[in-house]
Amino acid sequence: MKYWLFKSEASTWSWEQQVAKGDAGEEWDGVRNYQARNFMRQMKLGDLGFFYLSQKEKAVVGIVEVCAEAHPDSTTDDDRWDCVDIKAVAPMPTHVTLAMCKGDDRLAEMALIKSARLSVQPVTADEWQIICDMGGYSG
DNA sequence: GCCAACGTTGGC
DNA sequence: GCCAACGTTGGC
Repeated sequence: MKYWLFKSEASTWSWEQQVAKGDAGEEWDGVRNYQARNFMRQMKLGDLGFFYLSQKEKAVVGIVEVCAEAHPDSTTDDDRWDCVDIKAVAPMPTHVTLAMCKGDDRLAEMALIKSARLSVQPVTADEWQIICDMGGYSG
């Protein structure tokens, strides 16, 4: 099982909208970046991810799970672009902000910090645990 | 609102 | 295949 981070802007796709989709989940569509797409192609059913909001919140606000593996992005006819479906699992009890991550030396190598613009990122098991601890999420 | 970082495009 | 120009993202 692997861990990931999905980045969104609240004005485009909020955590509330994600939760409203329930267990059926929703396509993580609109990604037009090869690196991000390649990560989505590696995802397996049951993989977990952080739901991160850029811009205003700049924080991990929830936990999501991959509920459909990579398939064509329905928002384009361009067959280069695939996406997965994700569903909300639980809110992060305490939002883990970017500042909190930057303040922890153990997270210095995180893609979130080193590759700020990448919209879908891998998260190591160690990073996952550290952030869950900071957010008060125990699975 | 600014600007640095970075991915993409297009001319050669 | 290189690289300059350009557009977009996202933190501040």
